This record gives sequence, C-alpha cells and structure tokens, in this order.
Amino acid sequence: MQKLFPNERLGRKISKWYLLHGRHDLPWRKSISPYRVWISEIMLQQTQVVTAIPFFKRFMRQYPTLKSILGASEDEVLALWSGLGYYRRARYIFQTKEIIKNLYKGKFPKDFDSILSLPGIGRSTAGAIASIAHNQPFPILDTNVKRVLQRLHALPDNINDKLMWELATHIQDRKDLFPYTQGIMDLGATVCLTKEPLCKRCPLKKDCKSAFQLNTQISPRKIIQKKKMALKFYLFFDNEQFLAQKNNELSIWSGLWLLPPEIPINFVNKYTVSKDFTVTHQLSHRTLEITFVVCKMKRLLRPKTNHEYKTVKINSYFDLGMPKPITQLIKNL
DNA sequence: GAGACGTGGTC
DNA sequence: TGACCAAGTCT
Repeated sequence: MQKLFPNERLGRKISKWYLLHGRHDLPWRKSISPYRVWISEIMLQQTQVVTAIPFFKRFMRQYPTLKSILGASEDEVLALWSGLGYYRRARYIFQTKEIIKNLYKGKFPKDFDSILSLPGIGRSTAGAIASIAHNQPFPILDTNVKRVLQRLHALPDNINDKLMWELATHIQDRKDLFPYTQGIMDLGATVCLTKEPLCKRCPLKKDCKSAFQLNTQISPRKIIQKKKMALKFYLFFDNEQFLAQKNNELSIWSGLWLLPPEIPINFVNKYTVSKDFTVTHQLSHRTLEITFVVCKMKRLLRPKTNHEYKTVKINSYFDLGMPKPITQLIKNL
C-alpha cells in the first residue's frame, strides 16, 4: 500500500470532480501524446484557453505528430504562432524539436530532468507533460493551481514558491494523475475564479479555509510602468507583393518578419506615399506608437540593403511569422 | 530576482 | 478607455 501524502485525500476529490465536471472537450485532451501535451502546454503559458484553441487546431493540422514537425524550419513554426504572442515560445519549440531529433532519436524524452532541460519548458510545464502524458507524479504549479492552494490553506499573498511546490506535491492524487492534474487546473479556471469563486460548486468546500469567505481576493499582479516606444515601418508594395524584413534583433518580435524601418537607398523617388498614419499597440510591458508609411510602387524593386528581406505575395502574408499590427495592415491593403 | 516577453477580453 | 486579467520561462 502506497503511503498517502498529507493532502492526497483532497487530490482524490479533485480527480473525481474532474470526471463529472471537467472540461473534457478541449482539443489537447483528446488523443493524448507527449507531443500534443507539449505543444498545448507551451501555447497555454500566459494564454487563455479560448485564445489557444484555434492555434492548437491549426498547429495540429499542419504538424499532427512529433515526427511530422522534425523537418520544419523556424520560420514555419513562427508562422503558425503568428498572432498568438510571446513568440519566443515558438522559437523554443523549434529548438526543442531539434534537440529531440538530434539527441533523443526523434522520441519525446520520458525522464523528468530531460524534459525539464528542454528550451521553454520550466518546472510546471515539465510537470504537466510528465503527469499527463507519462503518468509520472510530478506536480504542476500554474496560476490556477496557485490560486486554489492559496485559498485552500488561506495563505497570505506573495507566499514563496518553495512552499507552494510542496503543497502542490502533497495534494496530488497519484492513483489518478491524469484527472487530478487536469482537474486542479479546471477547478481554478471554472470554479475557484479570481474575482468571485463559486464555492458552492467546489469539491473542496468542506476543506477550504477560504470557502464562502468574503476576504478571498487574490492581490493583483504588480503593476509595471509601461515604457513608450516609437516605431516606424514602410510598407512598400505593388499590385501583387510587398516587402518584408526579418527582425534579427534581440527585442520584441524577435525572429518575426516585419517591414523595413527605413527607405532602401535605391527606392528613392520610385514610390508614392498613399497613406501615413500612427497606431498605438499595447504589449504587456510596453506601449508602442507605430507609424506606418504605405508606399505604392509600380513594380516592387529588390532593395539594396544588408538586412534579410523577402518579397511576399500579398494574399499569402499568413505564411509568415508576423506580429498582429503588421498582419492587420497587410490584410487591409 | 526583477524585468522582458504578445495578445484579446472585460469592465 | 485605460487598467487589469489570463495554463510561465528565461536571463
């Protein structure tokens, strides 16, 4: 008989609750494989379920299996990430599949430390893959789980992660890891809501130190002062195509295709400005003031420049990894 | 360990 | 409408 962790009894309540009330229709919860769990977990980092769903489906249509993605280029992976944000995640996926190809013979590793060592996979994501896909008792600790645990034990805000990881370990239902792991996330997402938790529906209401208490607010994230940043892009285009430039800087939208920020020397006097306007675009940590100069050319030239560029058919911009403001601009061309 | 890193939805 | 929120990881 396996020894129970202190709160495994509660974990059991969660896995049972999941079977009745969990979100069983999420696409990544069907045909479970390490590959599908991996991609979904990366997509779901700091990203809401409803946002991730269409991206996950599109990704799986393009690359249904781990094997099928092994030959992909970084550009192709970034194109599938276009519009999802935190593009570093897509580059980590590219790096990870390269490691899997070269170091693990094309098979997703099972060993926890090997999983954890992969780019873009931290302790929580590694725990999700290990527990969901490999049935190994490693906990997860995302904001959903943190919120449930914080309320369950009536912990003060800003409690340190070390304790939270211990609590997350001791509440796991190690007999039913799959429903437990999915369940604690669903519990946080659908019952133990940030603003007004639905304690009546909670399987832990008899155990929770905050159940039906008014003072269960989770303190807001630290507010950061957003810096403003001015950007300028030129959209050179003719009837068929436009000019894109690769962003190889280590900053926002790194690795994506943008537009040239200046006029190539050989373009002077070869275009007419049809529009010139500024939009603001919010990032999590920065406010961008983006000026677009839309420049019509009779025939798009090849630029004389040291930058990596590409001429792109206007109606196939979605084959490129590009950030939202730029795809928006092209779409409305 | 604080800050960087996207986007969409809500109120 | 601007502030805030939503399945983290890396440096």
